Amino acid sequence: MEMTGIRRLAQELNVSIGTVSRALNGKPDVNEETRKRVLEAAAAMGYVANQAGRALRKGSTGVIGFMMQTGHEITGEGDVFFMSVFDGVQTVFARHQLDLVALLCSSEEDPDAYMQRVVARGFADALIISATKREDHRIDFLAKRNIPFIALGRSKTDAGHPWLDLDFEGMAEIGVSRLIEKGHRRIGVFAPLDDTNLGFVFVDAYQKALARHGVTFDPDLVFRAHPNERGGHAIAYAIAAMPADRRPTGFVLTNEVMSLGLYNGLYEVGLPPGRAIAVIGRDSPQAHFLVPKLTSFRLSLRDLGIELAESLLATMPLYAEHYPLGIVRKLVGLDLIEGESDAVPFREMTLGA
Amino acid sequence: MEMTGIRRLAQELNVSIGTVSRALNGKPDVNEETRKRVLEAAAAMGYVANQAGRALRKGSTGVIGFMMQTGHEITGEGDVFFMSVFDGVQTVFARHQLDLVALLCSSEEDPDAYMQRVVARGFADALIISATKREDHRIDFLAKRNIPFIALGRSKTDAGHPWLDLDFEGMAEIGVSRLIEKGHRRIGVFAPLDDTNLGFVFVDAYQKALARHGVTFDPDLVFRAHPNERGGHAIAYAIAAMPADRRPTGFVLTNEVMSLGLYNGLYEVGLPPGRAIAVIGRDSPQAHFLVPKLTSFRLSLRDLGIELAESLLATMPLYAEHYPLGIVRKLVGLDLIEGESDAVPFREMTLGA
DNA sequence: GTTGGCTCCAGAAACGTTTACGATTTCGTA
DNA sequence: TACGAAATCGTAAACGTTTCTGGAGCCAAC
Repeated sequence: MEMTGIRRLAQELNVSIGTVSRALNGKPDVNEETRKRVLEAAAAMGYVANQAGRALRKGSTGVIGFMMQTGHEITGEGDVFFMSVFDGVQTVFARHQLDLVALLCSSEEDPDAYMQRVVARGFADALIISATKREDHRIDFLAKRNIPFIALGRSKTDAGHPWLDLDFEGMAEIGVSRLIEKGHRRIGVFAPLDDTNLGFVFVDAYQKALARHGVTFDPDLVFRAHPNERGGHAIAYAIAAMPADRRPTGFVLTNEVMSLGLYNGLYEVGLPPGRAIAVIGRDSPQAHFLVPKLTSFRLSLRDLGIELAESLLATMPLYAEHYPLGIVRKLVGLDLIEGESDAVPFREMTLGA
Repeated sequence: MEMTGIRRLAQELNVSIGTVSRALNGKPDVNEETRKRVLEAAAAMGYVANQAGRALRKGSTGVIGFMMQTGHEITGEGDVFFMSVFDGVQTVFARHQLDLVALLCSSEEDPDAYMQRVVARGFADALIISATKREDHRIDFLAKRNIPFIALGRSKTDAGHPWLDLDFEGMAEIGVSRLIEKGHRRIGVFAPLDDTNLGFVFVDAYQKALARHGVTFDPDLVFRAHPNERGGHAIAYAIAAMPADRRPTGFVLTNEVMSLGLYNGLYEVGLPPGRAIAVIGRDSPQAHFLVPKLTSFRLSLRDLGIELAESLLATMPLYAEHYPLGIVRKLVGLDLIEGESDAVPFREMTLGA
C-alpha cells in the first residue's frame, strides 16, 4: 500500500504527520533537530504540500488571480504590457509565498459570469482585475462578497475599493500644453469604442486642458477607434479623409500600441508623423524604435506591478501589516521622453510624402 | 450555525448532500424531478462546487496550466501571440468544462523549479509548455511523472511527447527561394542568443535551402540577437556596420515582433526596407501595418490554439476518445502574404534614404 | 406471499492537509 | 521527593466534495 504525500514522509521519518506539517510550516513547537530532518527529507523526495488538501483545510489557496480576457481584439493594452506588470507583481508576492496566475476569460464567456464562477469556486484568495469598464459589475460583486481585490483602471462604480490607474489627466495636460506651445490649435485625440473608462477620463481631461489654454473644443477631433494597431491605422485614414483645413495638426495618444498603426497609416496617406502631423504617444517596446523617434510618455511597468501588488496586500488582513498603505486609489505618473515626432512647427497643412 | 456550500443547498432542499452532488454532476441515479429542483436552487443561490474540496476528492482539478515566463526580455513571442493562442485553446477546453489558466513563472525563479512545484502541488491536470529550450528538462520531468502535456515548440530532448511547432523549415525554404529567384545571393537570417530551439531549426533549414539553390553559406549572415524589437533594431545597425559588399541584400525573419525593430533600424541607418534591403517577415497585428507592407508568413494563432488543445486532450485518458489523434508531433504551415518589402530587385548596394 | 429487480436516496468513507488538544517527557525548583 | 512549567510530539477532527454501499420503497412475477 502506497503512502502518499505527507503521510509517506512521516512514515519514512518515524514521526507523525502533524509533526511533519508543523516542521514544514515553521510552527514553533517542534524540535529544531527534527525540523531539520523533516526539511531535508522533504527536499530529498521533492515533497510539496498538495494544493487541494491545504486549501481545503486552511480556507485559503495562496493564489492570487489576475483576471484578463483572451483574444486580441478586446484587450486595449498590449501583451508586453501585462508580462512586465506581472513580473513586478510577482516580485512582491514571492516574498509571501503567494503565487500569481492569470485567470483567462475566454472571449466567448461573459467576464462577469466568469469572475463569479472563479470566486464561488474559491480559486484564488484575491483578485486583480484589469480592463475595467466605465460601470463594472465585478467591482460591486467583489466588494459585496468581501473578496480582496484591486482594479487596474478607474471606474465609475465606486465601492470604496482600491485602484491604480495611469495619470491620463497628466498626459492630457502635458501633451496638450506642449503642442499648444508649439503653435498647434487643432489637436486630435483617441477615444475607445467600448465603455472602458480610460477613454472618458482622457477626453475629459483633454477638454479641460484645451479650455485652460483658451482653445475651443472641436468634437470632430475626437477619433473613436479600437484601442489597437488597427485602430491607430484607421485614425490616419480618418484624418486624411477630412478637409485639409479641418484636420488635426497634432495628436495625443496614450495607448501603447496604437502609435504603430497611426504612424504607418500616416505614412501611407502622405501625412508623415513628425513632419505633417505632430504626434505624442506612449512609450512601449514596440513603439520604442519608431522613426522619427516618438515623443512619448513612459512609465516602468514593472514598478506599476509592484505598486499594484503592494496595494492589494495592504487590503488583506494577513499581509496588511507589512504594507500600511490604507486603501490605495492612485494615479501613477508618466515621464515625457523627448523625441522628434512632435517637432513639426505649426504651419498650414501640406500634402505629400 | 451557518451551513456552507453543498450542505446548505442540501438542507434547503431536504435532501442529502450526496443526492445534490449526483444531481449536479449528471449522475444517473437521481429522480429527474429532484434533479430539476437541485439545479434550480443551485442556480438561484449561485452555488458552484468548491475547487479544493472537489479536487481533493476527485484527484483532478479540471484546470489546465499554460506555463509561461513573465518579463518581456525573455519571451520571444509577443503577448498578442499568446492571447490569441489562449483564445483558441479555450474554445476547445470549454467543451469539457476545463479551465485554462496561465501559470506565470517569475523571471526571478528557475522555470524548472517552478514547474516541479506546480506539478507537485497538483495544481493542474495537464500542462502546456512554451518557450521550449533546445534541451528542456521540463519535458523529461513531465514524461517521467506521466503528467499529460504538450510542448509548443520542438526540442532536442525527445520523450516521445506531443508537440506542435511552426514550420520553420517551410519558411526558410520559401523565404530563401523567393529571394534567390529575385536575384539575391546574400540573405541574412536571425538566430537567438539563448538556447531556444527554434533558432537552430531555422538556421539549419536556411543552410539547406541555400545549398539546394547552390548558394554558399556565409556565417556572417547569421545575426545573433534578442528575439524582440530591440534585437531587430540591433540587427539593422549590425548590417550597416558591415562593409557594403558584405551586407545581406535580403533578410528572412520568422519572429513576430523583430520586424518592427528591424524596419525602423533600417530606416535609421539609411537602408530602407523594400528599397535597399528585401525583407520577409512574419505577420502579426504589430507588423501588419508596416510601410512598405511586409511580405510575411501568416498563420491563425487561434487555430494554433485549437490544435494545441485538441492534441493535448488526445493524450488524456478521459478525453482521448473525442480526439483520436494519437501523439501529435506536427509542424503547422504558414501562408505567404505578398507585400512590397521584398520588391527590391537585386543590384549593388547603395547608401542613402 | 415470497422473491427479485428496479429506482431513488441517505449515510458514510475518503481525498491530503492543518491545527486544536492532550499526552508524554524533561527539567528546574520548592 | 514531588510538583509545575516547558518542550515536543501524537491523535484526531475538520475543511467540502464525490462516490461507494446499502437500504427503503415499489412493482411484477412466480
